Amino acid sequence: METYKTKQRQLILNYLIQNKNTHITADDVSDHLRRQGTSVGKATIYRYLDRLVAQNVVRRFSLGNRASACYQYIGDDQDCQAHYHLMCTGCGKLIHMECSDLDRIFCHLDEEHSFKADPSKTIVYGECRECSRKETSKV
Amino acid sequence: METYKTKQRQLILNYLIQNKNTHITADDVSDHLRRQGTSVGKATIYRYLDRLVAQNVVRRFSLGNRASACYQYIGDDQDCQAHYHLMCTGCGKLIHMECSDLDRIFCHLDEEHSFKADPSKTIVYGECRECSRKETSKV
DNA sequence: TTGCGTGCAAAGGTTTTGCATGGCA
DNA sequence: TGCCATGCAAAACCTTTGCACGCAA
Repeated sequence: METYKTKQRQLILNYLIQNKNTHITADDVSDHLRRQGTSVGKATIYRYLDRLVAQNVVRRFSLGNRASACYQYIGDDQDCQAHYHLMCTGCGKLIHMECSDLDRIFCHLDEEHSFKADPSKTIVYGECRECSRKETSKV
Repeated sequence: METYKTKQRQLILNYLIQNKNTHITADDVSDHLRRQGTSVGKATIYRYLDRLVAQNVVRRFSLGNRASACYQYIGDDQDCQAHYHLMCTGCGKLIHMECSDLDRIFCHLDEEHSFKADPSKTIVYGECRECSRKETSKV
């Protein structure tokens, strides 16, 4: 099975790389390309995203809620494996965080509890600063 | 808003309790009840599961893959609020764990990152000892 | 009797698939 | 030229919703 280089794939990959700091959905890609005047069929987007996930170039994850799947470019950069996600149950904001203390905890789980935690699949739920402030003043 | 006790809800809850060691999908519930000759409408199953999740009796989560949402009974067991949950993506086992190091991490998130993490809503995904052993020997 | 719960069918949204056509190598 | 990739539309899925009827309290 070979792989061809096409205009559509270039466009999709570019957008993923531009947004390597966030998650985007298949729809985001579709919308962006349409607005840019370079529409690509949804089926193509899904098919290519699948392929990129299989190649470990892109990460796929579904957030806890009912929304659609998100994708994020990680490239071959192994460091990118190491960031964590906090989701605010108040406002729904997703916070991306790098934190060596969390790194340490995940190692701890492995060493002391024999559990290989996978940060890319884990989301810590809670309340962000703004929401817990609101909450407090309300009560 | 009151809550009625109905035959359907009994059946659903029973099945959840029987399977408290794994996660099951809405479809699993539906299939089981149909095979048992006590079919319950899918809409009812979804509606009741939602309610149980809101009541913190059942936990809902979507695994990284494309499958449908999973549910697992956790009961009114208040202890469950105070400990952490690890879910094995290999075998689906839910591991309940107490760990002061994790306590510390959650405090750290609060103090250093102003994020009030909620252990009762958070599930750490990864691979348990048995599954990662299998994984290693396979490769 | 009151109003919540149920079932059915339809709607909603995301993702996949079949098939003819287009385009890279 | 030989395949792989694309686009469209339809299908497949999972989940939610509207509505009339049933049933617990």
